[in-house]
Amino acid sequence: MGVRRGPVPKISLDRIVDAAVGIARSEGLPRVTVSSVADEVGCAKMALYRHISNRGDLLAAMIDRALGPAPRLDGTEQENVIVLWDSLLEVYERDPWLLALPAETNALTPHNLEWIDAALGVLEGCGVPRHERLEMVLLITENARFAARRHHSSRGTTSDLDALMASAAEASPRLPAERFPHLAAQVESGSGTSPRHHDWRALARDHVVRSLAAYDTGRA
Amino acid sequence: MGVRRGPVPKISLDRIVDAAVGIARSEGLPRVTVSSVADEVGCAKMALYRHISNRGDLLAAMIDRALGPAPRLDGTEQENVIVLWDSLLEVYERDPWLLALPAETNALTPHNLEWIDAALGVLEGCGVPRHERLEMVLLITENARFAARRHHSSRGTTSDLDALMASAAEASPRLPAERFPHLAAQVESGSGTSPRHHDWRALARDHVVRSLAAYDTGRA
DNA sequence: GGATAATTGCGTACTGCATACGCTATTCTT
DNA sequence: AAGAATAGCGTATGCAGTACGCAATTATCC
Repeated sequence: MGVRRGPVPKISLDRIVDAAVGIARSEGLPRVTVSSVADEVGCAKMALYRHISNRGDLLAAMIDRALGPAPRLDGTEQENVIVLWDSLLEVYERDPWLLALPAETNALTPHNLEWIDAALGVLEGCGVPRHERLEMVLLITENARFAARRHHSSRGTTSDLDALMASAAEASPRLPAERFPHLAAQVESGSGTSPRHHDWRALARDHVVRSLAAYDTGRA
Repeated sequence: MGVRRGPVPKISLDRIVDAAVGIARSEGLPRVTVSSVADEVGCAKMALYRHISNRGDLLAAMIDRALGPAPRLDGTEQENVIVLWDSLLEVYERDPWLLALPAETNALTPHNLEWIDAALGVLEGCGVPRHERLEMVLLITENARFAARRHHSSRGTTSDLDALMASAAEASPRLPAERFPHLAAQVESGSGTSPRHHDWRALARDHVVRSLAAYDTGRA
């Protein structure tokens, strides 16, 4: 019953997802179209629909591929939080096109469930009450995603806000001090800038670490 | 020099944005197309392009409209954080279509700058060092956005993860306990569920409050 | 006051994208 | 050998965004 009738498949879902992720990595998510993926795979575009039901399906499969298996978490509770967060950041830095997704939905794909499960295990040892754990996992996920987005946009030309804060020449005409006093002060003090000298990622990570520490001290 | 040549404009950018936001509110963001907006305004679609340069422009204007002016923040430092966060949540609950946006970019629109400026003022009184303030503002923004997304998706049929956690009948076949031990335990204890009994929004808000409290105690 | 320049609304047309439908060839089942 | 199921794919449809240019309208300039 495991035997399949019909011609032997020339293309597989794996190859399709490979090609799609490859395009996303090299040319960005908008260039991942059914046609371009078919070209990359080397078949007609309608051939893809034997393996995916629609474009959304392909995106979900791509997300799962980009996520990969959850990391091993066999250290201290506090260490595990760090490792988890760092691993998540690595995912987003390896596949920045993930950041272009609306992220409105949690894909519920196998690897994603694996990550969530691992994260739940970590929080179990952090003093987070049961009914808050799942929500905290999503908060941590979102935080890492945010850090990745900030880091990514501050490198490219996409960084509108950082560009504004970076140079007073840019900012002065657009940020009248009487209307935006704090922003203007921020620019003047040069505190909004120096994206090279400071790593925003550590800042975001410390944010969740602080929040979790409150749980731990409350318990101990 | 303020006098304009040519026929008096029958449609204005304001009316276009009004129509677009109206459609987004009643039918969702995907239904906001150049054609549908033109229909709502009552003109041909190409007429819109005299007032917007492209669809992205329209979206940016819509975001600014949905944001509205920043709230008054004239309470205690801790109160102000709460008010700011709640106001932001209100924005997202009034215009949930904002959550469907990729959010990859900070629009740098007038109202957005206003909100950022107000938030910077709040953090100034919270003991957050200068160079971390802007980043913290973005973290808070993202947190409120997350809370709104969770709250919104847990109400609609979109809630895939919540639906999975809600009923053991749904979860058992998809969550083998040997592969996802913590998730399975979560379902069994019924802690993942009860979205009616618990308000995730307060949880997310407390998350940032805890993080900020660490700054304040460090100072005092 | 007539020519001119600027500006608006809009009709036409083109491109790219996702995908429904059905045909053909291939392979297993009976 | 006949039939059923399956893979690849060619054709065609509908929708979305938008470049381009024309005609009408209004202010400006000689």
